Amino acid sequence: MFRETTIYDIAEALGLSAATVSRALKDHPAIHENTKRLVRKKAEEMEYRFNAFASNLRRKKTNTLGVIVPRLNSNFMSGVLSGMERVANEAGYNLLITQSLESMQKEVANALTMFNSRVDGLLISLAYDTTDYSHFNRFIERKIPVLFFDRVPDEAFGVDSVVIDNFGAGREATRHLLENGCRRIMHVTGDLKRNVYADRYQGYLSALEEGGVVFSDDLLQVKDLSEAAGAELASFLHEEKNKPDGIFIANDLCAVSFIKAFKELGHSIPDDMAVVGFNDDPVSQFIDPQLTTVRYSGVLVGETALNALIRRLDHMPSPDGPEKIVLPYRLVIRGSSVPAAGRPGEG
Amino acid sequence: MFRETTIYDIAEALGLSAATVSRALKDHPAIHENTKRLVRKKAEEMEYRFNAFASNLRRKKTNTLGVIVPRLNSNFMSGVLSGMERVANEAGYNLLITQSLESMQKEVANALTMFNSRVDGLLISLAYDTTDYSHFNRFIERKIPVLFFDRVPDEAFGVDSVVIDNFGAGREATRHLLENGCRRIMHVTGDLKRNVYADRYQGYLSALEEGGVVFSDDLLQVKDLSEAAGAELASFLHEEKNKPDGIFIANDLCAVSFIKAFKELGHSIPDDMAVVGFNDDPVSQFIDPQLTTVRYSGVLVGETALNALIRRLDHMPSPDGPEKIVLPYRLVIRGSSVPAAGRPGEG
DNA sequence: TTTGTTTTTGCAACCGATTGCATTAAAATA
DNA sequence: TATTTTAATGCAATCGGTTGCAAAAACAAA
Repeated sequence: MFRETTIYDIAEALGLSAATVSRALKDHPAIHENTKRLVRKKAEEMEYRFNAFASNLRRKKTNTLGVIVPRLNSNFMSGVLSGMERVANEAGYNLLITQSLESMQKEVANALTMFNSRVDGLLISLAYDTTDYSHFNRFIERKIPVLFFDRVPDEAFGVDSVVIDNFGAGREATRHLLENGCRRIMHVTGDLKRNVYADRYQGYLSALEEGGVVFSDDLLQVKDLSEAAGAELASFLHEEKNKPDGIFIANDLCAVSFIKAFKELGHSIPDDMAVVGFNDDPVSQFIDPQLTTVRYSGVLVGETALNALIRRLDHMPSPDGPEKIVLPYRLVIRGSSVPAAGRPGEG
Repeated sequence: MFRETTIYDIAEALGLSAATVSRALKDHPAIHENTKRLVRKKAEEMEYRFNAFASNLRRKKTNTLGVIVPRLNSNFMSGVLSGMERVANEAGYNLLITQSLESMQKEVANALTMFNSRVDGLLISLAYDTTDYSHFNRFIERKIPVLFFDRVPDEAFGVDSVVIDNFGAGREATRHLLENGCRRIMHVTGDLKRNVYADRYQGYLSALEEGGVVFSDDLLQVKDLSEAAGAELASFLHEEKNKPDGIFIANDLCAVSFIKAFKELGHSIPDDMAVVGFNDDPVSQFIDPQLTTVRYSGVLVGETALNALIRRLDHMPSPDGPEKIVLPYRLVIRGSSVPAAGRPGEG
């Protein structure tokens, strides 16, 4: 029967002890260079394969990081994971990835799995309906670093986080509509319990205020931001007498779906209504007119989050309180908000 | 200092042996029901947490499956992973996910990582330029099940695989163009070394032949199927005298990019040229006209692949040769291939 | 009560790398 | 040459479940 080579086999073959072999393979300073060379050569020769379990068991470290995301299948999230995977791979960490499918219940279960898998650290973007964060307490109690990204808990929860400047982005998107002559600007967004939506909304309000435009409740529409929601919105606004002249939708898919449906109902974009989305999904470039939207890099979010977590692993607990990293965004102006004439070229 | 509860602690607390506790927790039939109940209760009480490493070390199993994909950030692939994750999670497996970034070199490195992580099984979709499969040999030698999905090696390599019926899909797409009056049909595809492209191409040829249309080399365009490639194709065909009247592009992104650019050059779709894509990415519904394309479910591919791998884990080596599972596709007919008048509603 | 069965439980040896401490070998100093 | 210092290596316990086999306990049959 086939048997894997162990450090004992190498030790025996070289007339050394397992301890020396172990140290040699880990480049321990107390081992002579010649010995290291010998050990490495023999290890190769004998097709030695490191046994992570034995090591994990002994060291009580797993070299594995857990990731919980709401869904794997979104453009943004696949970018995030791509970025995380690259950094993790380079740093010698493995990634254990699960999805909560936007359900807090599943998120709790996933957190437990991660806990039992003894991940060295945890990265989370919260599910749509997560209101309580106690399922992360056991990590915090055990001093396992936890970092939230994109969809993060209230500031009060006091954890490390990586987000984009949703407030700034919401404000700039709204300012842009104001600058292009819109006076009655609707905002369509998701559950305001989630920071990403709350912050964009606050940015929107801030821009309205600085533009001297009065906000009224009927300008805020809280939806699920699905494709269907965009279509519904179109028929709703089609019936509406007092239509907005601009609309800021917190998600591209919903925005393009709205544009498509609203056009089909005989309206013109951007002349009848200017539209700004959020995400810069590929689809935003193929709708006609192309969608003005907020671009932010999923890959960058992923890379940044993972790097931040690795730094924290080395400095636990945090010497100076939770770290909050805010990443930049960029408003990409396209035809859905500006008539062809007055539009700058896309950069 | 904090110390985790072990089965020894539970054993001591109950005046039992660790062996009994271990068996009780795993619901071993030789253990009395009452004892099991007691053990479970005490385990809960003492906040016992199973140590997978100790278990893995002893059992030489990891309960982890490796996944290597070309890129994480594509619509199809995120669906695949989503499906895999769900099934794996339910079956008690963890997923170790890496991306080759379309490079064989990285794919080899990833395979080695998986090997050293001692995954119980491996799922791969090949990188664009993988020509040699020897990096999977060490798995096969060690009887670690390997399953390919979507982008698979030549049949000759003799491994389990999960694919969609690319041949059938290519044939049906081409038939559809023929039925709608196209006589000169171009095919734009990727590297023909990859089965997905080779099979679609064969399907295309088969449909041409059965339709009595002669194929000529200039009708085949091998590209990288990027967004840029679509735009280039548009300007190329714009200049071309003897234009095709239909075009079957093996990827949606490239197809919509082509449509957009070709329209901007003053041509009309589908009247001047009918277009069929492949994938049914979200973008295909938002281009105007909407894109006729081949829909196949990434989620289903992922679920099927993972289920097949789990079955193989239980029956290794395969009792009756490699298994090849072919999943269905569906041609979704939209405006890019059929003028509005003669088009059925979308189902 | 004795013997034979069947259930339950325990013993103890794994699995393989790590690491504090002791020891030996080598080099430097007296 | 003897002694101290420094560099290399080894010893042996440890991490925590698992499992073949033996032993004990419980039960049934004679």
